[in-house]
Amino acid sequence: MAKKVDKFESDLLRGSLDLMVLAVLDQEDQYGYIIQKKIREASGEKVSMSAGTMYPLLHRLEGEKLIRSRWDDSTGRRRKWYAITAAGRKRLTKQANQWNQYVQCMAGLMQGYCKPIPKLGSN
Amino acid sequence: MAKKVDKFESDLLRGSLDLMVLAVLDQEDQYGYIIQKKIREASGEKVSMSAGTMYPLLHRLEGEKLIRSRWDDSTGRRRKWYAITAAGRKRLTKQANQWNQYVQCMAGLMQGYCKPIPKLGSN
DNA sequence: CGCTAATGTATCGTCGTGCGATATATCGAT
DNA sequence: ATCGATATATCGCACGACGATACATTAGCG
Repeated sequence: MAKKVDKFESDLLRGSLDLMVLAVLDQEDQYGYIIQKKIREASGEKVSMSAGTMYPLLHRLEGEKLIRSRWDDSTGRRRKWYAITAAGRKRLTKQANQWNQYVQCMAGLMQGYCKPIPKLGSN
Repeated sequence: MAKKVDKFESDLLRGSLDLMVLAVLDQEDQYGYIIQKKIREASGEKVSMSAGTMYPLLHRLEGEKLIRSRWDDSTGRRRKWYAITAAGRKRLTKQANQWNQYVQCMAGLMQGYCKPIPKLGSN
């Protein structure tokens, strides 16, 4: 039987899924299905957004002008490519910063329950 | 004019407020108003749960048998003291572990956007 | 050829929870 | 007396993650 990996609780994801998507799109333009896949794989299957999460999220980000889309019908498969905007990059930086602050804040509050975190590449 | 500290977005808090409350109660028994205050102060005013968040949260945790309560009417002020249960400690450990994993996972996904985190006291 | 699985996007209703508003009561300070 | 701090409680709203469902195309397989 295949090893089943526990997913993170959905409440944990709230407020950081946007961040992940923006980060993926900051690297290169992509379409929804691949973004979803990339995040799932990069997280070791622990963050696997359903389509019902992914697409509304993309629509929301587009509504906020943080990303913009373009249909590609040149292949048989209908694909909607997304690209991050200047506003999106700005937001990404801001949110990432906010996230870092929150992590540090939690670490302080949790004292003995937060184990030391391995060093990560700098900004 | 007083320096106004930006609070963390409420979506960021989802899934970790429970954790904070359990951590506070793991240190010593407390009542709601103080728990709220402790978290607010320890976070540098950046996590200030409203009463409308705090009390339902405590009731929920009690419903899950993670904490238990006792009224104290000996003073003029009606106070409901909470204590963490064995199940609560178990949950605390589990959730804290989950949180740490999530932070590391995010760090991996975010690559260049997560700055190195200062070393924290070990478990 | 027919079947199934993977690819690809979309929307709907449900559920949980953080929040502001509101209510109520006591106490100390002015 | 009046006001702010202390102390708990509940209500309705907003918002997003989720499973279910729908639909279309393509590839692989027997």
